[in-house]
Amino acid sequence: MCDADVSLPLLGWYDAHARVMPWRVGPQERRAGIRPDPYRVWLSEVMLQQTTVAAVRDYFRRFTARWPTVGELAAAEDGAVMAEWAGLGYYARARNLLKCARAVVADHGGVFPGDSTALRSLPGIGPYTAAAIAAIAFDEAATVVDGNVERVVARLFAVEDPLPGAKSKLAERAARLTPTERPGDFAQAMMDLGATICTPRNPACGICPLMDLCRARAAGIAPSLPRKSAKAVKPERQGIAYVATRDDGAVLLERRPEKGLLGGMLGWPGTDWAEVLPEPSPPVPADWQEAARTVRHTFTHFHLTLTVMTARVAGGTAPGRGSFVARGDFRPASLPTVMRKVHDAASLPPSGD
DNA sequence: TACACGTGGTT
DNA sequence: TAACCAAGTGT
Repeated sequence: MCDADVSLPLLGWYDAHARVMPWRVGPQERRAGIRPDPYRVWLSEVMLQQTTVAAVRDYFRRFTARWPTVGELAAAEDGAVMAEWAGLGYYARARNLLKCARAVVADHGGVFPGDSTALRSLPGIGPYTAAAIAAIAFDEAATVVDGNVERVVARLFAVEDPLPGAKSKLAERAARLTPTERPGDFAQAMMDLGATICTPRNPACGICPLMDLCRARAAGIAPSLPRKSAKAVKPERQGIAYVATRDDGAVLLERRPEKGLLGGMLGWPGTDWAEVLPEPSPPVPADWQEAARTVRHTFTHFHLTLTVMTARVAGGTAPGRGSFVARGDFRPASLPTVMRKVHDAASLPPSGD
């Protein structure tokens, strides 16, 4: 199997079925000479890391409306960017987004570097994102390998070695298929194919443009590929979150440390999250009441149960941790999801007793 | 190499 | 419903 065998039918399919996305220049426009804006390609690709298209759409629109250029994003305040990213997850992406924008302005004259090697050296841009920007925005014949491409290639070549060990083998196979013509459309076509036809479960092999080339389909094993090594069971952790509301409606929040879970995001003061429930440590002396509901949340690598404590505190109270945010300056949507759940649990009427 | 790092939709 | 899954990167 060589590149023309795959790219011709794949690009033909893409010309007819390319998904429409706010950041994408479709195949017709692309033929007419319209070039995608590297800033928008970069922003969308970072947002799409481990994240679905449906989840990204509105975030992309809000970011580009508020910061239309990389220069404007670079000049934004950290807290504004983190608040706008809230709910999208993997918050290191937002921290690196700002670092990258500022590096583009400081080191590259406000213009994204035009090749994958230089892109790769920027914060938050790894092998996938560098190849994607280079191929889509700059027509570089870079090989774009994401989870979709791994799945499509594993099936095309009937690679039965399990992931993640098979990653390098799959990347080599993908490189063989990458054409020098329309590499950006090829990359997007592979990802669209993986998202809509060559899906993880119940792939639609009967309408696949590559059905005649697919060795896994020939062998009847397409749905079982790619194989994956068994994953570890998620441990349980517990903690306490404290929601203090001042008489004037201000709420007590604190900025989390830059590194680690939810780094750089606002959250409610609380205990650590551990397998054994930590000792209470309220951020301010008050008559703390346990909320009627606990909060359940699952992160990538553990399950969490939070006990929510609430209290009213008098004006003028000086907190031991965090700072009060005025009611008018506070939006639950600017919190990471687990913290928004705490807010929702604390806002319920107290348990009847 | 292996693990940390979010979230919401699907099965 | 618990598990799986999504356009990965940094350490």
